[in-house]
Amino acid sequence: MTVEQEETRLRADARRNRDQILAAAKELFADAGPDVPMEEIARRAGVGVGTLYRRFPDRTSLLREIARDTFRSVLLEARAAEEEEPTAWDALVRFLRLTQKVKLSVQLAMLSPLAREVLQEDPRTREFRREALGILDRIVEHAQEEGTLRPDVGPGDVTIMLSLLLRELPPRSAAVASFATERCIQLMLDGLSARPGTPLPGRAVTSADLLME
Amino acid sequence: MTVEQEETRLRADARRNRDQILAAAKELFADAGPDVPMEEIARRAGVGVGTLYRRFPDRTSLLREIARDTFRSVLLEARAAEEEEPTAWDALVRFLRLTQKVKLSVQLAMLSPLAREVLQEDPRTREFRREALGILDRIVEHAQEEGTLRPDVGPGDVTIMLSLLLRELPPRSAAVASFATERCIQLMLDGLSARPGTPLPGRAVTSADLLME
Amino acid sequence: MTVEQEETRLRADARRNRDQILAAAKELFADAGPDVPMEEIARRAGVGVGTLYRRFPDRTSLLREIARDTFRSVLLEARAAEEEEPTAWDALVRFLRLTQKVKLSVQLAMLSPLAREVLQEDPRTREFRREALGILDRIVEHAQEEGTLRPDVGPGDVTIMLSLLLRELPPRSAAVASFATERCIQLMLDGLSARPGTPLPGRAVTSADLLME
Amino acid sequence: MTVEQEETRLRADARRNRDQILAAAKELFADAGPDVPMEEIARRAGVGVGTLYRRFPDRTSLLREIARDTFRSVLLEARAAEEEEPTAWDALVRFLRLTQKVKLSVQLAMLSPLAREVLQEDPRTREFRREALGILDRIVEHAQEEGTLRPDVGPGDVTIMLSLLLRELPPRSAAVASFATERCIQLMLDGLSARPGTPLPGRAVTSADLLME
DNA sequence: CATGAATGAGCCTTCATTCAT
DNA sequence: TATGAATGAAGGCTCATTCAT
Repeated sequence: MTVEQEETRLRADARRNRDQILAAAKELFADAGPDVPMEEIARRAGVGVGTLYRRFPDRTSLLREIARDTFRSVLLEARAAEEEEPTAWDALVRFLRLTQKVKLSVQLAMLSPLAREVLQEDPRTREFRREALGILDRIVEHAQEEGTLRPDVGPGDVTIMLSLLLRELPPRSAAVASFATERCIQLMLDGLSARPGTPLPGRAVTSADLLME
Repeated sequence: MTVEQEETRLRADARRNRDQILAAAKELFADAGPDVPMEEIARRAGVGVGTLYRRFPDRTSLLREIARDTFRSVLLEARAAEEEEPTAWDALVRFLRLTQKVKLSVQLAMLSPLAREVLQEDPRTREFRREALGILDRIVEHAQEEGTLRPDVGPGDVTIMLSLLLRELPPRSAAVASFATERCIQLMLDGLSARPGTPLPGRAVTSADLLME
Repeated sequence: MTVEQEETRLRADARRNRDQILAAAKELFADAGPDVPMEEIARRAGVGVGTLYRRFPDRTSLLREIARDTFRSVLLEARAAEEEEPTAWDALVRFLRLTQKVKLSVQLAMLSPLAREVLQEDPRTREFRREALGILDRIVEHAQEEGTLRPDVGPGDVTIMLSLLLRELPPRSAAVASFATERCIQLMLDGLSARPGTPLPGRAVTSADLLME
Repeated sequence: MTVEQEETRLRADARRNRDQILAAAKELFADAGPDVPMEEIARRAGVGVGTLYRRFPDRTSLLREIARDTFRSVLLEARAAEEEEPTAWDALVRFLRLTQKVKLSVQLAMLSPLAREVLQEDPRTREFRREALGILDRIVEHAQEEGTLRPDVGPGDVTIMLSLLLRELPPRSAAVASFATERCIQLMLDGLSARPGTPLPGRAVTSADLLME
């Protein structure tokens, strides 16, 4: 089963309910934290609690599915970035920008100890992340060959900066937030670009460093 | 009452209880999230729940006190950075590095919606933050006058990068963590430094943009 | 409609469903108590819950049908015992032994308050029981005329001992169980037999004493 | 710690609550089965659910404690019977009568699969039962030496009859129940007494046969 | 008709908070 | 004043029953 074709067989209405539940959960987890009453999620999804529990036997499995969704879409985008962008640097830029799309659900994922555990334990999520890191490895290598990415960083360094962008930024006003994030990304890219800069301490962080977890 | 001399008058043993409770709460909030049972906090602190409640009438007041502690120390450090560092750039670097000291408790503070609200509502916390932002304003201005900080960023931009550093980085081995953060900070500083870089979109983010909240 | 010809008209497959459901319910009630989820019963019977509910509108009607089944077969056996056995004592012995055949389903019947109520309320079950008691009345009377049953017991006394045998004996190895029950029955029969024994307190218990309920 | 002095240290009011809860649970388990809502038990005991749960962390522990209570009192009575009665036969009679005192709570114990499991698993309950069986072993041996108990029964046979008496008898009317049980016991005793009787099938059931479980 | 999805009432359990000791 | 027992509201979860497919 490939990434693209999961969870296909469900009666049409059941499928719809499932999607509504996931959407509701994402919103509410983001708004109200990982402890939102299941009942509230159900209500927002327009279904009864029973239905929610039929589809997701407990809070954990809901978190897990959201994590999968998120990492799945990251992976898909990563693949696209690698294939479609003309230069490795462009792919890297797209990779960093991608964070804004998935910000919401990953933010949640880091929140509660429960969620963190789910993230660590779920094999499919690990697999998605592993593959995405593999793609990043190649992009970083190519960008350094191109001479666009500073040679003293590793894919792990990039991933860390990227993961910082996954969190919600402080500015509350929507007007500010809209360009502040973009500026922040640009500042990071300037820091990463191959220009005379301050030498970095330690050694390049690799993907393996992050997977050791 | 100045920042330095709060909470002074308490009988010695009461004072000790209070400190133990705060320490226990910080640890547990960090380990187990902001929902740890009050009873567990009391147990870790070696007191009965009753005592805990005598000192902190509810969970909110516990969170509030931790938030104050955190921001108070940020402010103290910020003052020191401004006064002690030879250049504004050095002060800025110190400011960014400072994040690592307070990471833990601020991380908590962002976690739960309850905590977030406390952070917004508590006047003293707001005051600490406001004053710290004032200091940052001056540092940024001076660093730009020095020609060390790129001229197209504002204090808000710096604060945003700084706040990103406050979050926990993705979990990894302690060995890697020890230098990865430092590299990350350095990359950000390189992005912020006055060198030919990519023009930033939008306009400089100000302190006011962040205080609007 | 006589005892023998109930529930005859049903399409063959419907009939089969019905029987499978009853069989599944008996097994599960015995294994897991009277609270087994209806869904589990349906699963064991190999049908959907919907089908189960079509046949038995609620849990009560399922219990009721099992109770009827049980008492119907008790009654049939009682008639056979009275007709076929050469002496009233033999009929009595057979009556007592009969308990082992119906033990399982009656045990269930005594278990839950709900089941107990069903047992009391269902007119057909009551009718079966009443008729069985009538037969026992005659057997007891004849056995006393024969001089084989001690004269100071009544049909109610016999029924009580009989009903004790309906319960599951304390759990033990199958090997022991196989003869222990038989020994127990024999000891009871020796207690009931017309031999010099200890006078019994009170008065003989009648069938009417038991039907008062 | 001996049987007599368990569970002594509790604040006076806590102790009272505990006892009330146990009493309420016994009544309700008997009246309404082993599934009575915990809340109802709490209400009957005159405490809040929270208190109930503080004392008995789950339904299982409540069942367990009742089982212990029951078997503890059986053991105490068994000891007394052995010591105080002039003949072994008298001790045996007292043993059988004893069942009526503990009927209620043991009846419950056999009811639900959950309760049955508790009964099997709890080491203290097993210990009480084991010791009681040891006493019965001696009583049976002595009664056979006296020539009062028929020689072909074993302690296991006696235990089985005894355990039958632990269940609720069918007669609903209190008036009948009051002497019916006594008659039933007497009939059993007559079956057990050393008089010419029918030979029993199989072999004598021992205590070991029952403990094998 | 059979199926199994949806519903929601109800019970279990936890924990913030209060209060007697 | 410190303690920890008691309370009860609130959320998790299950399952009987209904109903759309």
